[in-house]
Amino acid sequence: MSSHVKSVRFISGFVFGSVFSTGSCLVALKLYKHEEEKAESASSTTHQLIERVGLPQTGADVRFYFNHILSYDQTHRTPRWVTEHLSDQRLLGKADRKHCRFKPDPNIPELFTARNEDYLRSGWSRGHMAPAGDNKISEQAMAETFYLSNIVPQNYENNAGFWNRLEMFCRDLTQKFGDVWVVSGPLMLPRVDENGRKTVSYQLIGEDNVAVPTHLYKVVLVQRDSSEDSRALGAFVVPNSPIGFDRHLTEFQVSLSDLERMSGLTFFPKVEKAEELKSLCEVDSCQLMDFKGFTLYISGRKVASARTLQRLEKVMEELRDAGITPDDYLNNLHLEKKRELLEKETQKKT
DNA sequence: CGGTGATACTGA
DNA sequence: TCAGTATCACCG
Repeated sequence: MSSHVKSVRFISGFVFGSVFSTGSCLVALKLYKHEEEKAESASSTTHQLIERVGLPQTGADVRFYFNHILSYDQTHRTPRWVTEHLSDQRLLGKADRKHCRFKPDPNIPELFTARNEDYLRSGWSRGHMAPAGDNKISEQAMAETFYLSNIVPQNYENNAGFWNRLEMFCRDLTQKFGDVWVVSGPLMLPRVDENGRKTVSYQLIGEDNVAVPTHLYKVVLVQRDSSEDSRALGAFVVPNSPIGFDRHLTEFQVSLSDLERMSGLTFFPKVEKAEELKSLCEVDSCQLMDFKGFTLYISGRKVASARTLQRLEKVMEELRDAGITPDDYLNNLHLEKKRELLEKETQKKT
């Protein structure tokens, strides 16, 4: 840095010398010194500004948690980006979201943090960027994903549906690729009116004016083995609204540079020529769970967490009503749970 | 898996 | 007594 400054000074000195070469060298020297003094006094006042009052802060500092890293947006009261590294081993564990609660991030100044009241009855759900389901390895890691610094206002159906399946897809990628790196965050995209004018418009919720994103993005970088040639990348932009099972993930794929333009962010800066990497959806089907598979999976979770026989049978009945025949896995789960609950009831009576 | 909300409990 | 927290039932 100092060498750069020196070279700039040398050039300016050289220019001065040339211009005034017909005159006296002393004049040129004096002018040069004058410029230098000016520069020096300017840098001294700016230095003083920094020292005595300081520069404005954005609060965009990188924040580190057990299993995710984020940069917070103090204007929107949401993260601007959240990044995480997934691997098959790190996805294992017993941490349970039932023991977690959404809460303001204690590390963020109160003036800029979102609170649960902002989301309550707002019409928007609290959507994780780093998903809780990626953090079963540690109670602490999972608890930290419930900090509102990791949350954006998200459409209920989108959160429980398409975005949920996208997160499952990312977890599944660890079975096929050793390493999966993900960056997620909100977007405020402009709408274009009939005159071609672009306007950004988004809702604010609660007393803290938490910004509701128009879209969410997810960038997924995978690497199959130790060779960097085995890398592939996918960038996706998803509207913050319900998305049905008829839509394919590739419909929401964008180029990395397009997403970088939209978000103002540079993703994976240490990956050279990230833009030229193979597309994730060329080395993978990029197929999210279909309706049947998803419903079976959800039913499995409900069966596993059923506390009464009545509840258990209702889950199975609803599945039948949806026209889905339980597979062997679910049938076994059902029978096992039934036995467990029956035993619990007979024990209670005695 | 992703969520909400009602109610019971608990401690100053 | 009241606010914060834990537990439970329920929905997609």
